[in-house]
Amino acid sequence: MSPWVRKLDHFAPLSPSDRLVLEEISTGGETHEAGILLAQAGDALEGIFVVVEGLACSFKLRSDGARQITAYLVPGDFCDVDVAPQIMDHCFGTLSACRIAKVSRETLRQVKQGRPAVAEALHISALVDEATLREWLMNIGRRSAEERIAHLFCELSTRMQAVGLVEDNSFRLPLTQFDLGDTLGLSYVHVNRTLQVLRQQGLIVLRGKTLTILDAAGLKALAEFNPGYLRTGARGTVASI
Amino acid sequence: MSPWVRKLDHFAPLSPSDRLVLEEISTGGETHEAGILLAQAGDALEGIFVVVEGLACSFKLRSDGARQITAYLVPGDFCDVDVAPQIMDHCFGTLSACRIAKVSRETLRQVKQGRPAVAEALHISALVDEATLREWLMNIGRRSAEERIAHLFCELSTRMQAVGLVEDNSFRLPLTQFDLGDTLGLSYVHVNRTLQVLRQQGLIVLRGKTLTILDAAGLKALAEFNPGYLRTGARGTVASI
DNA sequence: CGGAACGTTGATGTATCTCAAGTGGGGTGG
DNA sequence: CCACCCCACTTGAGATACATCAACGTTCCG
Repeated sequence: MSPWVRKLDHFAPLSPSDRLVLEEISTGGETHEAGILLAQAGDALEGIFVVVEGLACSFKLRSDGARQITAYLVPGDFCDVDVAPQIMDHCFGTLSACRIAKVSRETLRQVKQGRPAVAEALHISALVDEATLREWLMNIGRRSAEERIAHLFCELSTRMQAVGLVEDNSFRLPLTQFDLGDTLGLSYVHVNRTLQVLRQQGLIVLRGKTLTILDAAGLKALAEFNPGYLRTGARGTVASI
Repeated sequence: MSPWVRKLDHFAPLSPSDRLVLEEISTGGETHEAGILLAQAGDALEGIFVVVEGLACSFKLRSDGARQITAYLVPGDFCDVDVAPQIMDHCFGTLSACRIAKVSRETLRQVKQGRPAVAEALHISALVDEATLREWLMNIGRRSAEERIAHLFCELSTRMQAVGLVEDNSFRLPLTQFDLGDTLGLSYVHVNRTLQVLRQQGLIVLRGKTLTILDAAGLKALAEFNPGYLRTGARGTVASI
């Protein structure tokens, strides 16, 4: 099962034919190198981008070039737009080499219309994206550098686990420290130093674009991480404070 | 026309009967004092809260009591939940005295089903909320204290204007400096000092819970504010970078 | 082998925080 | 009508987390 179908099926139980149709409309996809801009602010998109492989992100830019990454897209995630005319307020691009499928607005509309379970799954997916934005806001606004990084790593670990990309507490994290800084509102130098602290505490190993979480409990505690907002657990699981 | 209907009608053109129905289901509402918690993380909500009068907010809390406000709700805005079981990942409460209408999930479902224009307007509203979250993330992550406050004031001014609550470049802003700090990821002391700088520059007057923007162009320039993401302009207006 | 991109380290600067002590205004009770 | 109180606002001094600048190390790849 592709990560996209797997994710949506988790949000709302899909029928075999739902799954088949979703697989069909998202097969193939183009491969892109790292650092490619796929859509930028001001564009009017004609569909959605589904990330099949790799890591993508959406971000905003300031006039001086400063970048704020506003979301990571791991396999199964998509950059959603299905209102015409949707005007992008942010940019979308790849962080690593990616395979990305495009689903046209019209195809999506038809599938949603005929398949309520798919429509609901897409809707929940949007709610999760929004909850994630709130969590990131909290992260940048009210946590220290150490806590921010810890929280981000907990989130990514949970999301990667949900699509089966974690092995031995490790997963590929094809980000530069520069990218992490632009995600967390920190300078890359400070990211570097803070990563060293996390390593010294025996919480993580980050080498060669692979992140290993040595002490998941410790990392969660440091970040006050509660995965409820991601809805990767059992359906309807309560997101407690 | 109530602010809610006014706002939705702007997002998608509603028929007279659409408007009538929306007015009906959101009439009345209860009044609440400032600082009331209406829903908290973990709750399973049964509908949506529509703010008719006053200023409300959603926020998240840390275990040490630190608060991050994640959204302001001005008249016409609503705290949306229409998936069962929706589990709140954040809290919702009043900042000033408010009048707030509750619309049940079932009522909303029926209206959306029979009235596609309403459904589309609600959808666009959700997209705007998400774009606003991204903008706030950018604000906290990549702007200085001065720029953050300026940007927030520009946004609020635009939103208040859209619902007709701005007169002579002034509107009620029933926030404490403490609230502003919790919104912008700043301490209230620093908010205080930064406000003084903005006043000295002749950009704003903020006295007695009323904000007057003296130099809108200057404030916008300082904040690099572009109102496109709010979609308060002509329908389909391009949100350029 | 050379270069580019990324990571690391040190020194220094500064935006912002924290603590602590006022000040001011708007209600309330006497 | 005054005294008081509470809450928000203001101000100062000192601490610190993080940014910036600049150099150097490392890895990878052509």
